[in-house]
Amino acid sequence: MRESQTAEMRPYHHGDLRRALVDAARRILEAEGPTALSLRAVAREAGVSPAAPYHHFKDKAELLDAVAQEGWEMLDAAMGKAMAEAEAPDKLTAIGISYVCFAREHPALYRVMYDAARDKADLPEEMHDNEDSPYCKVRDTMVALGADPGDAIDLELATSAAWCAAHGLAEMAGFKQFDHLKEALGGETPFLRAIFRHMGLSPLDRRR
Amino acid sequence: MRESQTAEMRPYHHGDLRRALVDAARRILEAEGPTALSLRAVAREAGVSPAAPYHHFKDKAELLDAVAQEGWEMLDAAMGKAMAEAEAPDKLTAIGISYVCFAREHPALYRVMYDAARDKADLPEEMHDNEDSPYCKVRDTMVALGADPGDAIDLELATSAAWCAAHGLAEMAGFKQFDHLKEALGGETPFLRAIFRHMGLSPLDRRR
DNA sequence: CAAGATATCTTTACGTCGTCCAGATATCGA
DNA sequence: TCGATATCTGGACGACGTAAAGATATCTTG
Repeated sequence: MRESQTAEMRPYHHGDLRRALVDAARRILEAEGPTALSLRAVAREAGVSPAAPYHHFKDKAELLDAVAQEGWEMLDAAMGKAMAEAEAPDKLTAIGISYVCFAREHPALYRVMYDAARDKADLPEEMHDNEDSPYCKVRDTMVALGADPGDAIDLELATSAAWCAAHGLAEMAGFKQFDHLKEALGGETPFLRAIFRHMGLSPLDRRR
Repeated sequence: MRESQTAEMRPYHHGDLRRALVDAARRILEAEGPTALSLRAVAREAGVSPAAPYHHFKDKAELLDAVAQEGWEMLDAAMGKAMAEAEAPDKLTAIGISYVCFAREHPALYRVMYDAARDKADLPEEMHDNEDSPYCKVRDTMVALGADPGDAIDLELATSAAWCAAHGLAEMAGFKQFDHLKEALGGETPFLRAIFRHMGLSPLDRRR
């Protein structure tokens, strides 16, 4: 429970500047958006000189990577909570909604996460490749709900399709063009649920 | 048929600098990516001073808006071509594939397009609101393929879902994580087709 | 056609940014 | 204890977005 850092009373070397920098970056991101997130602003917010971050991160991109990683962990937690709480018939939709809601509640952070991933054309393995990653958990949920685990390719396609659908929805749900649909359906969550119903989220819902 | 601009022989006022700036921006975008796209670099490429663009655009964002708008027009054309050529059973999938292929062939431009749109939370109306916009044409195609035009909300949901699906796929198809699926399915286009099959692109494919 | 009004472009300048380097200072290992 | 090492500061460099003032070409109007 470290208390806030007003650059007052810096005892020795600051303790854990790396931690403080990531926190500062997150604070700036939520308060002022991605355009205000400069390395110098982060250093300023943490109460150190503009060059100090370079002893903890190779460059700005590496700092953003650290911020993004915390974002992925938060997203993992949000999806895990939804997986634990949701019940069978709408389980996959509930997971998808938890995904989109996270992105909508932390738009700047979500943007940093995907910008970093896209630059490397690589999703973090704790999200996609690890055995307990959200990707694998969604895939296993699909099997638990009746998807055929024999056709491995098809199962991966279904999981990937669900992920792409959630991402696309997360990025587009904020556009004005959907306002009247949200209103007609009685709020953002019903809107998301209705859209997901058109996206074949569950293989159980699929034709053929 | 204006020949290339090597800053040589500038007759009077340059003729049409606005046009030249947008072209220069597009050239930089395709050759060096979005990070290299600075206002100064655009001016340099067009052979004018760093301040010259300010007589044609309020600021950098407005230049990017102009670039983005040309991108939307190109996307419109690509989708229109697919709509004209594709035949009934896979028509919607073919349109979706044309969308994703455009994004994959012009990744930097596609990024500029959506960055600009997201900043305003507004899709360009020539894409979504106009009567002959791709959105409306996709919607009408759905009706032509058998969707119920009576349930207006549901029809809009289906169209929006298709759009979100295409966008999500466009943004994610480049990730390494999908390489083995593309390989297993014999290329990028079969991969896209297979994924779309899981995304309920057409209301005709839908359950219930 | 002359001459002022206007549009276009250049020059210069300011503040901010990412990053590097040389020094200062604090911690740690022998 | 003292040298090695890690951490932080200060100052500097070039690139950026943008504004202001001056130059130059076109347009308008008499």
